[in-house]
Amino acid sequence: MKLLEDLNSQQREAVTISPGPVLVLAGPGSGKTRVLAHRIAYLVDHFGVQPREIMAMTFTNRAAREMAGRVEQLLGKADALHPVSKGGVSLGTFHALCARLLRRESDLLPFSREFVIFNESDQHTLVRQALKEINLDPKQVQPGKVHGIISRAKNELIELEAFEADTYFAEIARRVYQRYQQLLLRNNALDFDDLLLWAVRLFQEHDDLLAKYRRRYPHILVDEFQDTNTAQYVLLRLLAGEEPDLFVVGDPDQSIYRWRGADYRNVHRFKEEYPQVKVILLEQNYRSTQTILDAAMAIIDRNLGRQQKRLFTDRGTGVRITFEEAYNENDEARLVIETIASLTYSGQVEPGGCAVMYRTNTQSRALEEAFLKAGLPYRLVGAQRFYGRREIKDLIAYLRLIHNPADQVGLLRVLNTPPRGIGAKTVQTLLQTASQAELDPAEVLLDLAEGDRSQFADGFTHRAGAALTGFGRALQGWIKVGNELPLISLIDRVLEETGYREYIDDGTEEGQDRWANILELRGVAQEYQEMGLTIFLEHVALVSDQDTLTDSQNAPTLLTLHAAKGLEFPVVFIIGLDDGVLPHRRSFDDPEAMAEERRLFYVGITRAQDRLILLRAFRRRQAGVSSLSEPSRFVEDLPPDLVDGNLATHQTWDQASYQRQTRWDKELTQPIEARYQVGMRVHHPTFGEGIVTATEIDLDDEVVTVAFEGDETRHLAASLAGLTILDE
DNA sequence: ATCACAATACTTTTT
DNA sequence: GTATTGTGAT
Repeated sequence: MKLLEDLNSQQREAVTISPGPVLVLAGPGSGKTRVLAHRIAYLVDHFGVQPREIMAMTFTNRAAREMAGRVEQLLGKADALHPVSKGGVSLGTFHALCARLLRRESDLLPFSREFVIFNESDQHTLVRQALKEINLDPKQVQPGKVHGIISRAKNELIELEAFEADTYFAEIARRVYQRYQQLLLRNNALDFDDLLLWAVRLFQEHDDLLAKYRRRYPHILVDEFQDTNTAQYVLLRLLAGEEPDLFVVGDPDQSIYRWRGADYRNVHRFKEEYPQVKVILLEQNYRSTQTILDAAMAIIDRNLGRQQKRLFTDRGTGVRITFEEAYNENDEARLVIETIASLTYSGQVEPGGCAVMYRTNTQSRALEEAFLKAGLPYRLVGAQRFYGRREIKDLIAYLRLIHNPADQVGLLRVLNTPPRGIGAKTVQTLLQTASQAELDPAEVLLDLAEGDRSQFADGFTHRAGAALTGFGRALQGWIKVGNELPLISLIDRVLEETGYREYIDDGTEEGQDRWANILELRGVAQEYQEMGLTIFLEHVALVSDQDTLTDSQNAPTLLTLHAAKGLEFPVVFIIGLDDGVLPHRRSFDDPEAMAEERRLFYVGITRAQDRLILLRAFRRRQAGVSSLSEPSRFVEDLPPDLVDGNLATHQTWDQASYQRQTRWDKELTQPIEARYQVGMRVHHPTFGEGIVTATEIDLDDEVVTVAFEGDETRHLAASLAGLTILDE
């Protein structure tokens, strides 16, 4: 059968096993995603299962997309992220699937179908508000910490009544928990944990509904099972019932989300609760050289209480791993770029085959700067920072408010953004008026928009009333057209009527960047035209790992070690191998956390197919202060015979191209002459044609600013960018 | 009362 | 590099 070609015997066994509880323990690079996709196809093809009877859960949208693509290829149809429609396979993240479920069944729940999903900063705002309401200073009690405790409780399905407060801080958390949940409901909002929690509750409290879904989805598959938390596990158990076809795939050594409530002991629990489970091991690695696998095993073997695995490959020994120490994080970034350049010039790898991994997001800064300075493109995974930008949050807050006027957090964000004469005092009065009338603040605004007929007009000073009424009218208008107007038109109308561009784009470079971000979000919205506001907002809330934002095709990828799970690259850099960074200092005093840091390093190592380059910096700037650091304690666990202490690639570099292509190793030289002029047409190998809009001599190089076709403006170092002058 | 700017403190990992 | 808070000018 065609489906089974190219599978080894272990993989084939997993794919063809008869339905029932199955646990696939898969090592890194063993083709588990493939096995999952083939299993889905085999269920349909061989066991006669309808695709619509299959539900497959992943942890990231990326994994869902990838699996959808594979299944589609094998089967000709897969309806990713659309759990209950069109007859395809229901495929998506736990959170996305739950969000859809809750919207469908909202009649049974204490919030409406239009609920919004609060992101981290909204959650913090709410905790802050709750703290204030119980007369605690958000400055003395960190909102993030309190929310962490609440979040953990929710992931453990510990509801308020069962929340035990055995310390002072826990008692604070308990009180905040109570207020926080009330506030969420009042905002008609859910946080990430709620999506799972309410789904579990829904099934626990409505047997008929559970029975319906069990009938509807007799076949369930789960990827990255080691990263399920209690809520997810219970949800799976509920859906699966006592004699399920439940096919789970995981690797306890790659469990890296303990801090988020993930519990790899769910693997053991699964075995105990389903004694008839069939366990299949996938041991052969198809990804990495033996050198890389040996290094990975040396690292992970130090963790206690795990089942030892032998990772093997027939890919051969491969080249040695390199480890080098840079002076500081800028020097580290420089080394990354130089190494990528040299490997690329010598034809060993495409730029797009390289990935740079780090422990914390802040480490991407130095890298980005270096890439920008060198005029080289890169792909940054983790749109988090994009969606964290002020202007993006503003626009999303507007849309959320239109979709769900109960969203107070969104309202308070945009009420006076751009400034429209609604200050702190007026906001205060508005909130008071609303709470006295037992209405949402937005309802008061909408009432004010009615003009003379408004019952609230007298409550405000003339000026404040006018400002609020003005905003109320605008909001009223948007809500009215919100469902009819295409998404883009709605966005344009909001931007237009608020004068947002004038507010944000003050002509400075920063202002232009911010406006460009707005346009980028507008571009994302364009893809959601038909699906509408609800789906768009859900996407924005649940998709933070999407990498479509920087679309340079053949460029190195920058990502955290966490984001790297499930990916592979010919060349992998792991930077910041300093004690305190990896392992992170916050994990030092907790052995379980240290074990997880080690697994994180293991995950990073096993992403590499051919070449692994480890870097660290002697001096590192953190939180604004520069301090010295020691090499990571993990480094000494690497077998010395697999590692070159000095980056061996240095010696194979072609000196001529190296010097032409890099500038950092040279001393300051005398100023050079400008070769470019404003107005010139130029061509860039990656960005295409453009016009020079500015040029400046910086040290020994010329920095050219070019506006490329397609509205992209770049600062490029002339000596590196490879620009050709087309005409002057 | 509102707004612009400065000063301040914090920054692990993510759905 | 951001969110919150404080200050003085309007």
